[in-house]
Amino acid sequence: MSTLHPQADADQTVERIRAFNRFYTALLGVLNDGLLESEFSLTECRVLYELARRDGWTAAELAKALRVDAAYISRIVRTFRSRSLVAAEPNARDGRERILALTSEGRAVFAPLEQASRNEVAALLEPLAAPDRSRLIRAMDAIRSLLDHDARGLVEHL
Amino acid sequence: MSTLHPQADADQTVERIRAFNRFYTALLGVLNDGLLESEFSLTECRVLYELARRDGWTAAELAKALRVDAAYISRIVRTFRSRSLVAAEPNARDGRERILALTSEGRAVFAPLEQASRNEVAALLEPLAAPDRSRLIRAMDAIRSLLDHDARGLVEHL
DNA sequence: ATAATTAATTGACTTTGTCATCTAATTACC
DNA sequence: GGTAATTAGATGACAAAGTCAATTAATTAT
Repeated sequence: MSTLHPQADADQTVERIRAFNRFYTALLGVLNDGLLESEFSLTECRVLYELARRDGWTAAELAKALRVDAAYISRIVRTFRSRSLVAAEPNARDGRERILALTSEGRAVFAPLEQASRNEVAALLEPLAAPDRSRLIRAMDAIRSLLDHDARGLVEHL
Repeated sequence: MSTLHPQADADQTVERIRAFNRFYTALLGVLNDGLLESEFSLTECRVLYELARRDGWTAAELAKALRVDAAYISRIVRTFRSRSLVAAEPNARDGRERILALTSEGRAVFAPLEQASRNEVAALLEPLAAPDRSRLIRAMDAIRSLLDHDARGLVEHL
């Protein structure tokens, strides 16, 4: 019977997704709280995180992937370089670009933040038995596969 | 066989959840982009949103529910009041509190933002046929029911 | 009554993010 | 080749967003 009112169905679907988005925004806020107690801002943590995941980023790529202003990325990279957390090598193929990489010092500084982030997620998971954990992962995979057409291009690096 | 290595399983689960969190952070960023082009900041939009959903909020409740500094909420409410978007009535039962409510002008100003937010979600959904939409909603419900024990207290107003 | 707590506000401040502009390098086009 | 447009990155100047400590007034606890 609900298919007799497709527009109403669509509206309900939209509202339920928005409710989930509010829920998940709040959850991400909780999970990020730990990071905010570190010496780095959330955006700085995200930059470190991406650099830890793979080398070879340029500032422009980071700006695009993280949806952060290029000027701001430039400043973040500068402070990281001044602290020797990040190294920047000019790209031989394109002299405008500088290839960024975490130094071993950068990795050392980032490691405990990474561990803290893992621990927060582990705590979230702690009350769930194995079958529920599987259900959770399956649900997340489902959402990702259903939505990543839209998101592709924005998050192709993930 | 994987159960022979429960710790490795748990680590994998944590990493997959973190990957989903990055994915969803990026998606929420895209969805919030429209709002950022409005005359309000994201936090202001969130305040308007909560006030539109129900009357009777106090500033302290908003601060707690949205995890925003009370001083900052106070300033936001002040600017909204100066624009007659929000009314604040002293609570008869507790003279320290002020009960907040959107004015009809506030509702009028907020309505197009709300519509823009709905449209963004609708666009996300657009490529999905009805069965996929159902799958998406079910997956979101699953996540919420699996995780909201942890989140309860933070998002009980949702 | 007095002390402790709580809601809200404000001044002062820091952090975070944005915008316009600049230089240098690259690419596109004739 | 030579010129024009484009792109990466950097920087000054600035605006927006958020934080902290202190204050006032009302309430609750003892």
